[in-house]
Amino acid sequence: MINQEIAEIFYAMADLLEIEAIPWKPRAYRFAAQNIESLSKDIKKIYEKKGEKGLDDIPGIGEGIATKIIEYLETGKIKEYNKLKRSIPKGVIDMLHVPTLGPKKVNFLYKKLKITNLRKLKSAAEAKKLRYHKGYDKKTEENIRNGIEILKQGRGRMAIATMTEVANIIISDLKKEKPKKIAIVGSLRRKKSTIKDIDILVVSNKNIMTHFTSLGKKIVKGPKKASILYHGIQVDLRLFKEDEYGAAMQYFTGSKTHNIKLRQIAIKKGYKLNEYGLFKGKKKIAGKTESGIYKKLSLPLIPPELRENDGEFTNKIPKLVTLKDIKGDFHTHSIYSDGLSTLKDLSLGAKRLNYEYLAVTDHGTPQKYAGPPLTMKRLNEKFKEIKKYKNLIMGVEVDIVRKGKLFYKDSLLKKMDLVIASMHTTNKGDQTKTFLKAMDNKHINIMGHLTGRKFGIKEPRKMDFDAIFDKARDNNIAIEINCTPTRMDIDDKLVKRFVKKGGIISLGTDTHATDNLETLQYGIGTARRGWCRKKDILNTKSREKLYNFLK
DNA sequence: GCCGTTTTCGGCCCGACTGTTTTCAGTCG
Repeated sequence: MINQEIAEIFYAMADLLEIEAIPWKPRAYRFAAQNIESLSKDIKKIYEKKGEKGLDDIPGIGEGIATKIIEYLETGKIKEYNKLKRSIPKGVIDMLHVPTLGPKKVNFLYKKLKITNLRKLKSAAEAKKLRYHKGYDKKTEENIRNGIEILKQGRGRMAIATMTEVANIIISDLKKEKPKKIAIVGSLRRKKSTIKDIDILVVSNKNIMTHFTSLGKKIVKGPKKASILYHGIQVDLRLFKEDEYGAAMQYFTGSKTHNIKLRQIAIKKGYKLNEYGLFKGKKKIAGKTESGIYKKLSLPLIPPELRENDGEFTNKIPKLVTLKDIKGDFHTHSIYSDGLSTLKDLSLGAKRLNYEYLAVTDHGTPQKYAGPPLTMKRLNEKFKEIKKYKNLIMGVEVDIVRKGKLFYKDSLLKKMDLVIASMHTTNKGDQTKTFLKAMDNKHINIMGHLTGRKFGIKEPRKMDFDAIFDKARDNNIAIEINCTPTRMDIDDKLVKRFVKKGGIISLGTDTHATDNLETLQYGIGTARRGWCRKKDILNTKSREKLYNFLK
C-alpha cells in the first residue's frame, strides 16, 4: 500500500535530519510515519475524498508534512527528501543502524573523521583509531565491531509462530526461579504477524536476572532490566514489584502510538502515567492491574490486539472473536495432494481440537508443486473415502488460472462441499481484473491467501482491494486468513477493511501435516487485530449454518 | 514539524543502562 511507501520515506527523512543534528524534526517525521503506517485506510483515498483537510486530521500531520504527502501522491517523489539524500552518503545512514551508534556519534564520525560507510568504520575500529577522540575508548571500538556484526546478521522480523515458541521455551526455563508473575508483552502480546524481539515481564526475586542472562549472549544487565541475544533473537526482561505489574504490562505491551495517546488522555485528566503506575501528584491511584488504569481514564480494558491508536479510543470496543469460538478449519491438505496426513489423521486431528468440522481442500492445479496430479480416479477414491469421516468436509483448493478461469470445470466444482480459489502463480501487473473475473464463479466459497505474500520471499500483490472486497461481500464469498506462519495472508489491516464493509472472514491453516492445525491461533490474532467479532468469522458457525452458507 | 479546553509560542515521554562518567551525555525501548 502507498501508506507504507510514504511512511518509509518519512522514516528515512528522520534519519537524515537526525544525522544533520536538526532538532525535533526527526521526531515529528517519525511520529507522522508511525501514524501513516497504522492507518487502515489508503492515504490516497483519504486525500481524494477530503483533500488536504483529510490529511491534516491524521495525528502528527500538519501543513508541512501534508504538502509533502500531496507532492508524493501527485508526482511520485518528494524533492526535499531527494535533496537530503544527495547531501549524505548512503553508507552514513547504514552507520546509524549499527547498535550503540546514534545520531550524535554518527554525526561526529562522518563530519569530523570523514568516515562514510560501514567498511571504513570497521577498519577504523579495528585499527584502534577511534580511541584517541574524546568520548571514545577501547570499549566503544569493541561495541562498534560487534554492532556491525549484529547488523550484518540482520535481525529482521520473524514469524509470530517461531517467536511464540522461543518465548515459551524461555518462560518455562525462567519459571524454575518461581516468579510470582511472568508474562509476554510487546508486539507478541498484540499478536502482530511478524515480531522483532521478545519482551518479558516478571515479578520475582533478583536471582531471575542472573538466570536470564545465562540463557544467551548478554547485551545489558542492570537491577531492573536485562537483554540477551538468544540464537540471534533479542529478548528483553524487565523486573517489577507486584503493585506495579499492571502499569508495566500496559506500558510494555504498547504500541508506542497507543501509549502516547493514553498518556495524553492521562495528562488531560490531571494525571501522570508511566510504567510504575498512574499518579495524581505523588499519589498512585492505579497500577496493580491494567484494567484499573484504563478504568481511571474512563476507558474500557482495550484488548492488546487493538492497541495501535487506530480507532480504539474513538470507537466502541467490540467483543472480539476468541479461539474458543472456533468450530473448525477450512484449509487443509491430505496425501491426496501434497499433504502428509491421511484423511483418518485429519479426522482425528479435528477431534483432538474439539472441532465440529474440518475441510480437506486438496489442490486442484495443473502445476507440479502439489505432487503427482490428482487424477479423476484418485479423486473419486477421495470422494468415497471421505464419507467414512463424519467431521470431514470434501473440498478443493482450486487454482485461479489464466484470465480468471478456474482449473476445475463447474461440473466438478459442483460436487465439492467447499471450494477455495487461490492463485499460485506470480503474474506481474495488476491482478484485480483476474480476481474479479474469478469471483463470478458461483461455486467459490472462499478466496485463499489473496495477496500471495510470503515473508522475506514474496511481496503481496497490489490490487484494488475495495473492488475485490465489495464483490466478495456481494457474492457471499469469504476471504481467508491463511494461518501458515510465513504467509498470514490477508493481513490485519485488510481484514479490518473487509469486515468494515460487512464481509466474512474464514480461517484456514493450509496445513500439510496435522501437527500444524494449532497454527490457527495466529489467525485468531490477526482476526482480532482486524476487529473481528464472532459473527464475522465463518469458522464460528455451527455445522448447519455453515452448510447454509456454503450452499 | 506538530500541537494547543492555561497556548499561535514554546514546548516536545521518560526511565534504565552504559561508560564516553564521579554528575552527565548518549543510546535504547
